[in-house]
Order: sequence, then structure tokens, then C-alpha cells
Amino acid sequence: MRAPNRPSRANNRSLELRDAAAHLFAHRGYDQTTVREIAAACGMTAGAVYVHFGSKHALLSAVYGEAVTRVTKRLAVSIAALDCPWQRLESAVRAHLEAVLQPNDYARVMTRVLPEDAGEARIELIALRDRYEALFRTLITGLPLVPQTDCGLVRLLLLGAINWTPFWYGHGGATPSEIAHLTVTLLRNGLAQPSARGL
Amino acid sequence: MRAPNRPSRANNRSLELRDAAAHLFAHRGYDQTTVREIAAACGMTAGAVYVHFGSKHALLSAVYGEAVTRVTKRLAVSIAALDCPWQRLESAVRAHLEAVLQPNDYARVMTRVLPEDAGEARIELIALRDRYEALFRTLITGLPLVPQTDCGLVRLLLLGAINWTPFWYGHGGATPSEIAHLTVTLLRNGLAQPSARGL
DNA sequence: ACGTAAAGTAAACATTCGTTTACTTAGTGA
DNA sequence: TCACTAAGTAAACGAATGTTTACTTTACGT
Repeated sequence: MRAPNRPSRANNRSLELRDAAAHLFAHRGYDQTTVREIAAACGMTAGAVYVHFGSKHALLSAVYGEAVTRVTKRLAVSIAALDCPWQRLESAVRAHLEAVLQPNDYARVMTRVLPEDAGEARIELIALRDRYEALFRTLITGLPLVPQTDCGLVRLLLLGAINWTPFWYGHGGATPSEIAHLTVTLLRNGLAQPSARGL
Repeated sequence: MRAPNRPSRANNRSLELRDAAAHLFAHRGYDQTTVREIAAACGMTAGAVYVHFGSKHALLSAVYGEAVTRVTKRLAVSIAALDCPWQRLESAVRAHLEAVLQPNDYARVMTRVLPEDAGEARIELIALRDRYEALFRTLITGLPLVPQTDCGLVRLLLLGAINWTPFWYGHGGATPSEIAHLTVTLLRNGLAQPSARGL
């Protein structure tokens, strides 16, 4: 039997590997990253990777799953103490943006690696992502919107806007907080001059 | 000398190749598409591709450039007769969405293939995309927005929202027109119930 | 001390892919 | 007719990639 409280020698370099994979997937994409690179980042050879993960796709699944878990937790914490539905949404958007925009390897994989690239693991990744996006569904249906608004469409547009940010962030000069504030303000009141509003 | 008015025997299967590449790039991505597949789609062998294009990257450049040209033209036509800046923007968004969402191979390459995947041709693709996005810059700076609005940020959020649509379009059930209308309405007036607006 | 099993290595395997080369075909202009 | 050239083929090249195999090392339980 193995002592259950000490990590024994199960050094779990699996986690080290997963971190390295997350870093490379986030910076160069899934296809452009080779198993040998991931192994080298941990000071191992390619063969050793297969001791811990059955395939490169399995590695991506692990990274993606961890990414969803982390960003979900972060989001839950950020809205826990808030009551106003608009503030809750803004805080959630800010949390999402911070996760996606800071040099955070895991969260970035969520927006840079398309589930379609995952082969067999595709279904799994899509399920993970859906679980996360359901959080936004709740936040949006909680808003006092004008009647008959298509909440699903609003959610998709919102997620699109913020999922696209990694492609331009840094050129605009805005911080995640500023982006979140403008986004939710826009969603709430629009940006037209009061004198120029339509009916 | 060659007769300049007749295409002579310059059958320009280059165009045929470019179309085939656009189709495959749009449906499977750049990396997952092989030169052999593109050639086979035109009933040729891989070697013949290099008679018309110097490399796979050059093919992508050609596709991308044509995509930008087409969607630019479409957008220019759609807003030509309109005066109201909000109508102009909505029409532009609709045109963009129609181009991106219909099974239009060229336009789809613009949103599915990241310039980063283009290697040496990267700079060129980014320049092409920038040229297109500048059109939206003009449309947005023409809007009567509340003072001190960060127009650049608005543009990036808007383009993000609509560039992300291919990933979910079809599940929502909304048409490009409906999406465009909701998007611009949102940008103009927001979606909060009038009684629930902030200050 | 010893057997066991996880962890890791080095090397090869089997593809695959972009690209090149040598050669063939066929239409064109003089 | 004949040289010229664009277009295309078939095959190979060379590098890279995910994965496997045979072997070695090492820490733990008994």
C-alpha cells in the first residue's frame, strides 16, 4: 500500500506536463505544438509523455477541462457578493476578460483552440464549454431587459465580443475593467447621444 | 505575342485552384487542409499546384485577399444609398454577417483562419484585414455617440461579436438580418427596461 | 535484500506533408 | 513545320510528427 497522505513518488509530473502543454497550446495553437516540445519543456523525452497521457488529444482535453474549472471558479467568486444583476454581469465579464487576457495559459486555450481541432475529444470539449457558457445564460436571463428580447442571441453576441478580445488586446490600450464596463454599459443603455436615440 | 483579349490557353485554372482552396480552408482550416486535397479537388496532382502558386501560403494569401475584396465590395454597395449613420452601420453589419454566415467559402476564411497560421504571409493578411476593418472605423466614428466614447474599443467589440457568429450560427435560429438589427439596437439604445436604466 | 511497477530513455516506426525534380503533353507564334 | 513554353504527371525527397517498442533506472512495500 502506498501512504495516502504523502505524494509518494507519484511526483505527478502529469500536472507539470499539463501546465507545459497549456502554455504551448495557448501561445502557438494545438496543431503547431509538438509532443516533443511539450516533453522538452519538462525536461523529458517524447515517449515519457505517453506514460501520463494516452495521446496528444488527451492532453488537450485535460488542459481544456482544467481551464473551464478554473475560470468557472473565478467567475463564481467574483459575483458571489453582488446583488444587482447588471453589476453581477459586469463582474462576470471582467473576471472572464481577466482570465482570458492576462498571460493565463489555461484560460487562453479556451478561446484560441477550437474544439474542432481536438478530433475524438471534440465532444468532450464542447460539453465543457457549454457548461461554462450556461453561467452567462443565468446572468443574462436575470437582467431586466425589454420584453421579448432574445436572451440567447444576446448571450452569444456578448460572448463573441469578449472571446475575440485576445486577438486585439494590447493594441487598444484598454484594461479588462474598462472593457467590461463599456461592454455592460453598452448592453444596458447603448451609446447613442440621448438626443439622437431612435424610438 | 499573345492575344490580349482572349484568355488564350491560359485556362487560368489558378482561379479554380483558388476556389477549391477557399472551400477547403473554410471547412477544415488551413492546417488540416493538404495541398494534395486542393489539387485533387481540381482533378490535378499536387505538383501542378506549384505551377500556379509558389507555396501553400501563397494560396492562402490569394484566398484571403479575394475574400477581403469581395466582402468590401458587398459592404460598400449595401451602405451606398443610406444616409442615417445608424442605418449605415446596421446595413454594414448585415452585409458582413451575410457574407460570413452564408455558405460563402471566401468570407468564412476571413474569420476561421487566423493570420498567425499563415507564416510568412502573416503580415500581408493582417494588412488586408486592417484595410477591411477600417471601413467599420469610419462607420462608427460617424455615429452620434455620447462624448468621450472609445470608438476603437466599440469597433473591436462589435467586430468580435459578429466574427464569432460562425461558431454558433444555426443553433440560435436567428437570421443575419435579425442579428444585425439586435446588434445595432443594442449599440444604440441598450436593452435595459427603461424603468431599470442606470444614470 | 529483493521483486515489482512506475517513470523515463533512446531509437525506431509509420505516416504525412510541402515541395522539388525529371519528364511528358499540347497549344502557339513565326 | 518547328522551336518554345505553359501545364501537368509521376515519383521521389526530406523533414516533421504522433506513437510504439525494448530497455534502463529508481523508489517503494514486504
